[in-house]
Amino acid sequence: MDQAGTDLPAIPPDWLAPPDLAAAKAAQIELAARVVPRDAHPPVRLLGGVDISTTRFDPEGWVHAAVVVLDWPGLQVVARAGASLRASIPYIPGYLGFREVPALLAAWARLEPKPDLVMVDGHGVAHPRGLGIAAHLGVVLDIPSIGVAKSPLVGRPEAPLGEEPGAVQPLLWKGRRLGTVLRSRRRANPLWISVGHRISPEGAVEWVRRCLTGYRLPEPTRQAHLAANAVRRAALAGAAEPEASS
DNA sequence: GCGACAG
DNA sequence: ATCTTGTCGC
Repeated sequence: MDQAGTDLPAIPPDWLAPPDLAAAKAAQIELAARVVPRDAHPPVRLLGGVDISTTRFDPEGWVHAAVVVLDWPGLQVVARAGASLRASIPYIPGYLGFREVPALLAAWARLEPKPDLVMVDGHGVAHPRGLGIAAHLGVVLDIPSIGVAKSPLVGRPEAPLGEEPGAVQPLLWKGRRLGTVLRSRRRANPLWISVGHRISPEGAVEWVRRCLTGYRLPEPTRQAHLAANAVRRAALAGAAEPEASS
């Protein structure tokens, strides 16, 4: 078996590193068809969070990825893993997965134990072709995932979002519901939540709410962001001073 | 044709 | 995404 508990065909190399945007678009459509928007995940004992960090004007295009594991319901970090790879493409709205997934896969391979459900910094199916990075990563690894974005890509709240923490509004796009907009904290911009893979729309929102600890971002994604920054700093320090360990 | 546009 | 410390306001 080449994927974690799957009997689906393997992911063709061209789907991970398409030769051009037209091929990338076709790959997204194929991968999006594999998204399972239902609660098809094991009991959650360990939650995961993933994020990437980059350097402002880095001509080399390095992508520093981090994956963290938190226990549930404690929400304490119990494991972290990171990896730095050069991006194959620049940031292009709608094609984030092709830029960040490779580095995330490298970090994922080093992670132990593996979490039961992962929260990704970015959209799930709330994407033009239904394959935001959370769905992309989820399908490629065939793992349960949730998209937790900090700003919209497509669509808008059905109605003005309430100011109170916990307020929600359906995320609508072209007459379809793609996810939920959630006010996670007072006076903070909302979170854009959508299904990644192997989770229901309701489950996605419920898990994010359960992981809120007073900050704007749910703990898994918040910790992943901190971890990704640490990976970047470590990589920069390592590049400046080749060997420096005793 | 024009504007929008995750990280 | 990232540049950047303190600071003003709820």
